[in-house]
Amino acid sequence: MSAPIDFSLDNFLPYKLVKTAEHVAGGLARLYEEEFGITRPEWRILATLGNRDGVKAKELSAETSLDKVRVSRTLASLESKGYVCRVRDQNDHRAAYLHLTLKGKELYQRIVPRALEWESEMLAGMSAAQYRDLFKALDLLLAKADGVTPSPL
Amino acid sequence: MSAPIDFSLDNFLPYKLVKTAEHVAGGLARLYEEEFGITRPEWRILATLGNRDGVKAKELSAETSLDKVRVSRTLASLESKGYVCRVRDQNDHRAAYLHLTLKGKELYQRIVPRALEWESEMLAGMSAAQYRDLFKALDLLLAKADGVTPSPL
DNA sequence: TATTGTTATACTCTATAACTATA
DNA sequence: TATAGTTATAGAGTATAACAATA
Repeated sequence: MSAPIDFSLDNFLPYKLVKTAEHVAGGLARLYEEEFGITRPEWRILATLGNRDGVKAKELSAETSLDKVRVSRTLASLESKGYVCRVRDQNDHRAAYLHLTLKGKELYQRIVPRALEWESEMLAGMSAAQYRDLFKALDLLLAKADGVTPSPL
Repeated sequence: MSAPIDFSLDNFLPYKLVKTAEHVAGGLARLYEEEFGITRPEWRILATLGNRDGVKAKELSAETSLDKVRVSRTLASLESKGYVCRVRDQNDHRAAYLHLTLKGKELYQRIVPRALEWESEMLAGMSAAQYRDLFKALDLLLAKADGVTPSPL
C-alpha cells in the first residue's frame, strides 16, 4: 500500500496565483467598469495607448496579451465610444496607427491616478523590498511558464 | 498643463498577476486536460476530495472558489465519468457527502505526483526563502483584495 | 504566398434568477 | 422562511477558422 499523499490545493502555486489574481484584478475591474464605464480589454488598450500613442494593432496585441481578434473588436468599441481614432499607414494600407482622441486622453488622465491609488492601497502592508521581490518572483514564473530559462538572478 | 503620467501596464500589479497566473495555470491545465482528460474545475474538485474525502457540495464550493452552480455541474460530469459518488446525508436529505470512487482515487494518485513534479520544475530557479515570501505576499494581497486587514507579519 | 486586420462560429465561463426538495 | 442543490438563460470571454485587402 502506498503512503498517503500530502497535497492541498490551497498551497499549490497555480491555484494560489489564479485565486489571488482573480480577486485582486476583479476588484480593480469593478472600479473602472462602474466608475468609468469601460471593460477590462478596453482598459488594457487605453492604458497602452496612453503610454505609447500611435502603435499599430499588432503591437497592441503583444503589449496587452489580447489576441488580434479581441484587439480588433475592442478597438471598434473604443472607437465607437470616441476614445480612439485610426490613421491608415500610407506605406502599408492594411495597417493603421492607433491614437487616443482628446476624450480618450482625458479619460486616461482620470483613470490612471485612481488605478495607482488603488494599487498603493492594495500594497499598503507590503515593504518596498517585499514588493520588489514579488515582481521578481512573478517575472521568474512568467519566464519559466513561457519556456524561457532566464539568466540567474 | 499637467505633467505627463508615467504609467506602464507591464509594471502594474493586477496585470502582472493576471498575466502570470494565466501563463502558469494555463500550462498545467494543458497537462491534465491532455494527459488525464479532465477540465480545470474537475481537477479542483478531484484535488479537494483526494485530500478531504466526504465533504459536502457547499464545502467544496468554498474550498475550490467555484460557485455552487459550477460545483453542481462539475460533480455531475465527474460522476458520469465514474470518478465521484454521492451518499445522501440521512439527517438532511437535501445534502450529500461526496466521495472519490476507486477509479477517482486512482486518478488522483496518478495526477498529484505529475502536478507536484510540474510545480517543482516551475519553481526550479527559486530559493526556499523566495518561495515562502512569494506565498506570503500572495496571501497578503488576497486578504487585502477581500477587504480583510490581516494582523501585521 | 505571407501578413494585417475583420468577420463568423462554436465553445467555455460567469452571473443571476427561478426552481425542487427538504429543513 | 431559510437552505442545499439543480436547472435555465443570457452575457462575456476564448479559440479557431475563413475571409478581404494589401504586400
